[in-house]
Amino acid sequence: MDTTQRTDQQKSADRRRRELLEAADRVVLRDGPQASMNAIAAEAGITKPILYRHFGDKGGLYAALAKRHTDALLNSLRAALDAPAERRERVEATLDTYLAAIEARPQVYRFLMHPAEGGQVGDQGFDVGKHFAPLLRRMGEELAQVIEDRLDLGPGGQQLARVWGHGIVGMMHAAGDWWLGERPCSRAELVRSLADLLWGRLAAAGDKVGGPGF
Amino acid sequence: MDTTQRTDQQKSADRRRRELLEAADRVVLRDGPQASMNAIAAEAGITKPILYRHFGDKGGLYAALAKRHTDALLNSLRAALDAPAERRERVEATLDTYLAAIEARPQVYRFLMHPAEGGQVGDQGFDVGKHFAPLLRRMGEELAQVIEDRLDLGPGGQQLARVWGHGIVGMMHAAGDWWLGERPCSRAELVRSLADLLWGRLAAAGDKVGGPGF
DNA sequence: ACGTGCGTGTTACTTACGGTAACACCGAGT
DNA sequence: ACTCGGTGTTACCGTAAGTAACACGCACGT
Repeated sequence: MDTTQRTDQQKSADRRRRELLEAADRVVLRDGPQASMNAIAAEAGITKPILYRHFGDKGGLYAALAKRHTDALLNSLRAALDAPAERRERVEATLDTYLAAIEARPQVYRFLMHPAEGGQVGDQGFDVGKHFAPLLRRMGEELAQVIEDRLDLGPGGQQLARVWGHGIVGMMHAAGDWWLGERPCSRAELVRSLADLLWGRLAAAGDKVGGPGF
Repeated sequence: MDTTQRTDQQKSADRRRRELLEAADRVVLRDGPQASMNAIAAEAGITKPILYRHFGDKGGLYAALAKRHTDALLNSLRAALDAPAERRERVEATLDTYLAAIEARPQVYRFLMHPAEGGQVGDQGFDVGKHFAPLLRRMGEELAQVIEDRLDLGPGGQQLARVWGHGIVGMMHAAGDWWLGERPCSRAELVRSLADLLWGRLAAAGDKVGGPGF
């Protein structure tokens, strides 16, 4: 019958797709975002056209791959954000979760942050702003939602929450990237410094002697 | 004579180099980071090998090009940061300067943020963290220096300043990128919201009724 | 049993780009 | 007149994305 037939095929295709994604994952884990379609196909034991049949183009494969990791990381972050503890404690736990993730698998992290690389055709048309990694955008939106749901920010709070969501995620991202490259301090210290920043220590700090403050 | 000869040649080469950079600038302004070496050479009225003689490889050209814009933007930011005004006013002026710049020339902005794209060979070796746009790193370092110089942060202040420098720049960057894509509010509102975030409104906000705060 | 689709796989190709080698012109110094 | 260094070219290589065309196998209706 048509329905069962379609279901069987669907299941088979889905399993195949997952296998291909896992192969792609291994290659990306080894080669970073430079992983070529040929290499991924070889790792999966097949050839290029099959990849293209499943994912359309490189962007499609990368999007599917990114979605897996992004979903996983976002789940961890949500858990940290939802834990029963004081606000500052939860903020620190969330920061630490993110930093631990990028520390544990830097190649995956690189891939997630710069998935758009290497495309010489087709990418021409998309407007500014879209070039941002989907991970950052999604994290920003989710955090914005949490902020809006839980904090009383008065009138205009919704918009404020969105700005803050993206801003805080960007802060975390940039600081994490820099930290990962230079390792100037421990993870815990970084978390604490960033939380201090969010907690208004910038505004509260006194001027240094000899000039006007920053 | 040898010296004058060398000087003449040097001047000629420098002028040529500047012409080439201006041509490259026009192409990047039109095509964004996807600008190809062929296109740039054509715009300059010459062919590829000349570009390679002047800049080594694509990375060299992009670095030279990025340096121009980065220097220009950093000068504007320094001016805003050094203006004689209250701390918050200067922070807002700096944020606004940055946002006005990326708003005015989005293609250049895109190019500056993702200069490493398109390289399929050679980029393999560089470690995590290096893939960050030089502009962000330089802004982060400069801001860190300003913070360290002007704010009294007590013991460990130097490290704190560096974390904050990169963190604040990342916040500005991410929020700006998101804002540029969605335009959810005016520039002034965005500036105000970000400054509020830096001024500790996150910590000061009350919980919403019905649940624990964020 | 036999063709007929259809999904799965392949080889071989095109196109585009970064980068380079080899050759051509041209003006200055001996 | 002859070389020499700088400027320019054409023509090529290697690699990677993406595609067209062909080949195998397996369930299906007749």
